Amino acid sequence: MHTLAEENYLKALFSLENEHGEVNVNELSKRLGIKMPTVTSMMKKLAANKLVHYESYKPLKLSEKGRKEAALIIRKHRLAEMYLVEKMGFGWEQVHDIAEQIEHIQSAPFFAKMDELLGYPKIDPHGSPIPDKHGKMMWRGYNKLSDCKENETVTIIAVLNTSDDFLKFLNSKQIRLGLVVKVKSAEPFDGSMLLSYEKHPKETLSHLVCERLLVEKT
Amino acid sequence: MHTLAEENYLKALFSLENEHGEVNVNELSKRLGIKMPTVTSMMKKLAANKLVHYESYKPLKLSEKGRKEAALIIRKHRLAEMYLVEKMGFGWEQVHDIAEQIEHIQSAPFFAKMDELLGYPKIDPHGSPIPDKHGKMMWRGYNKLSDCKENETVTIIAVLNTSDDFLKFLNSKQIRLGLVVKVKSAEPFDGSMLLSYEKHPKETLSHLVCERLLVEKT
DNA sequence: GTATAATGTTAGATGAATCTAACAAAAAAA
DNA sequence: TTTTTTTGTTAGATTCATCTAACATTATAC
Repeated sequence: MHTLAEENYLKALFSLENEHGEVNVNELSKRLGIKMPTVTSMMKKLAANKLVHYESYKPLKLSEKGRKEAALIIRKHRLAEMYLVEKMGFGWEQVHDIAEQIEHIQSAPFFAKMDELLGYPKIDPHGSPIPDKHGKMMWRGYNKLSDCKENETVTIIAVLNTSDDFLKFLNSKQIRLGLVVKVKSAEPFDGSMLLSYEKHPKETLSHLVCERLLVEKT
Repeated sequence: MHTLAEENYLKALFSLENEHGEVNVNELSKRLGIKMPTVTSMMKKLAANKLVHYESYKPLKLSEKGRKEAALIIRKHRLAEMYLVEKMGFGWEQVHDIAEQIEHIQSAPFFAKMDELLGYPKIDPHGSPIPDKHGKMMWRGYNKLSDCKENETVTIIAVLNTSDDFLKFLNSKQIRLGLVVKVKSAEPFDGSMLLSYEKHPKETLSHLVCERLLVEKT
């Protein structure tokens, strides 16, 4: 169907659009680690296949078709991550790179079976929603921990970075999905927060970390 | 490490060498569905990487290094097939194409985990041996059913073709690994055989089929 | 509102894996 | 042993995804 390269561009475009609406060539180039001229020519190719709307010097935009294709690849990625964690016993910090490869497998029965064995999960091990078979994806109402006020008590429902380093750091602090934390104070100067949870009555997390933790009011 | 294309050449060379010793460019070309000139140039590339011994107009031969690499890819393929059948509930006729894709995944932990969850299997769902981590592969002492004599009773221990069509045909005759069959007669003219097993007192199989069933004396 | 910086495009090259057409060698047949 | 067939190689083209260098446009800063 699509080449590996095309799939990677679609996925990156989808993520960037979700993160901050408009996407430009430079951003996409940086995200993929591919030089801008290469990105431009791939955009023309994807536009010829009606997967993106492309006009010179204008922001990039996935077409409906492109968005659906992208969501279906992300569906495969997230199902794979969930399978690796739930059925094979991997930690949430180990699964990204493996899923990155599994997501390109072309076999509807393979992913249908994974979905079935997992009991049709709605979220992956990092709390991100798994798009459905039609490419529809729903985010829960969420906030960043960094936007919470003092004395709020919230539940961590997702993490916005699936890199091995970040997740290992969370592991070392016993931070996981479902954890209930109380904001004891938020430092206006550097955005760091003092939190209290379980056996950690006084744990300070940097702004960079708090920004990547999505929470729900408890 | 290696490209997808290189891996496919190595695997095909390995299989052809196991099937009938010497391999030539024409055979490899047909096996892969790739034209001869392309095969020649890839042989030069693999030779430059010390994976095959190549000399113009001479038979092709894997080097020790090449044979090991190939065996490790086949190991991944067969572990994947076993996993798909044993842990995911696929039929033996459904797994070839999926495993063909999984075998190219680069992740030692992924295959180590599969191996562990399967209890370190020695054969795949079609009875073929799974090479060990060092690329060593052992075939059991076997014979083709087509070489058996009248009145012999044998156990089917492997099938030499993993195509969906062939395996569906075997399913329709209730033929599977471990089945004990008695040769009632062998037709010298066309090599077909009359067999008796379980609820099939008189089942005739063509030479083409009998040749692809490996058996062990019971 | 011009100068500078950032972003984006065009043109042309490269390497991988493929092809076809033409030629060469080896094997088989006559 | 000469001819024919099969097999293998060389040369050169094509497509894909990438690059660098040069140029163009848009946005930012002074």
